[in-house]
Amino acid sequence: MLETTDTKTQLLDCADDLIQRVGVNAMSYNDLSVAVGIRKASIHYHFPKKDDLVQALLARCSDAASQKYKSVARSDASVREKLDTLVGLYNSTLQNDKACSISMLSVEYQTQSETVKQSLDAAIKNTTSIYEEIFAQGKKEGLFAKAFDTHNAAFALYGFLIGTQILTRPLAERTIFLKAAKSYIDSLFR
Amino acid sequence: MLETTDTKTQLLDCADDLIQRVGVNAMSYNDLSVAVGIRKASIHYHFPKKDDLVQALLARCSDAASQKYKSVARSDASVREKLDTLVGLYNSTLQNDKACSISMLSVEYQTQSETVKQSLDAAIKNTTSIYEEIFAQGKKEGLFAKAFDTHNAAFALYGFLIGTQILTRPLAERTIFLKAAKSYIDSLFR
DNA sequence: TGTTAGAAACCTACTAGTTGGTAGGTAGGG
DNA sequence: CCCTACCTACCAACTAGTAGGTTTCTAACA
Repeated sequence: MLETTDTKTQLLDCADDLIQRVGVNAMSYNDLSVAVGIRKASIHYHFPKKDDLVQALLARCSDAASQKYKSVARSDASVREKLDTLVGLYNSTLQNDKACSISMLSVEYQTQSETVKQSLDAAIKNTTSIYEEIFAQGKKEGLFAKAFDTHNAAFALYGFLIGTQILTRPLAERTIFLKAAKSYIDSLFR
Repeated sequence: MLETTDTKTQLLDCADDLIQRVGVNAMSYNDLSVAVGIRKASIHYHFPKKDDLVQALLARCSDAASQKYKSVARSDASVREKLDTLVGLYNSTLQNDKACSISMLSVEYQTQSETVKQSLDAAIKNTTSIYEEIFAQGKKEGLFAKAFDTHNAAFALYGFLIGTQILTRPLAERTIFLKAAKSYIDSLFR
């Protein structure tokens, strides 16, 4: 029982990595089998259908993201620091040639099963509501220049982060992400 | 010589539509053949390789977008009106269950040919520079709350637009796009 | 004007490779 | 002994792409 990591987790790890790089539709069970070092058919033992894999992956990454974002939003840091930390998280995945799994799946939304679609909807709403906590704090502390609705502001930030991430990936000059983020966040404060 | 639309254009139209809905990798020559009403093999007459199709499509939509955005940026409207018009453009494609072709292609960037990659890079830079014109005008007129770099601000806006578009598509409640956009744009002005 | 050469735009019929998925067998540990 | 976790060996469906035949429009020409 001294296994490094159990196969199911390895599969999810590799699938997640592949999806963040090329998307769900470009990731095949064959790619996965090579990455994990297991025969293609054996993956079906753990995840009978590809949809099962995607569902499990989405559930896992949704939970992980939720936890990560909550720990940022509910820390004792300042609003500015919290937003900067969030930007840092997106920047590090970007610098690894990846993009947020949820945004990758959102793009390929129409090709997914009904279950995955619903989970995606929930995941987006969940993340938005966590980001909203940060804006609620900032609003309470009177830090912002405009009296915006916190929900709209949170969704706007979320969209901004995944959007600039997606647009930056094709560019050679990747420092633009952090610069744009600074520009965006600066404009929020009074 | 009273053809409605020539086949090559029809192919590009349908391919564009499909890509905006499901992405490049989920769009097949078979899907296209059904949509256009031509046999699958005949598509190869117009576009020998799928990559040829994507290249032609990207070139066309890049030009079209460039022209459209320029006409917005160089009109005699106010900065606020220009930004709102831009938001309106993205909103209308969103309400048709679509997303900007360039952002769809950017997500599937890693699976594309070197030529397409370069064109994408160019297209993103081009759009950014057009948006920058609007910010330059606003800066000159002293409309903004913060003294940001116009290039960073333009890229931020671009990322915001495609990002919120992607995030809104999976949601049933699609009015959030316009609300988030208003929230963002409001925060830019003094 | 009628004939014909040719090319443009399609077609049928095929290929090789890849996809997700299945059937059924096997090694090894509790 | 049986269950977990793999394996080999398949399959049908689909992928992009090719070969080669047919129609049809056009342009040249006697």
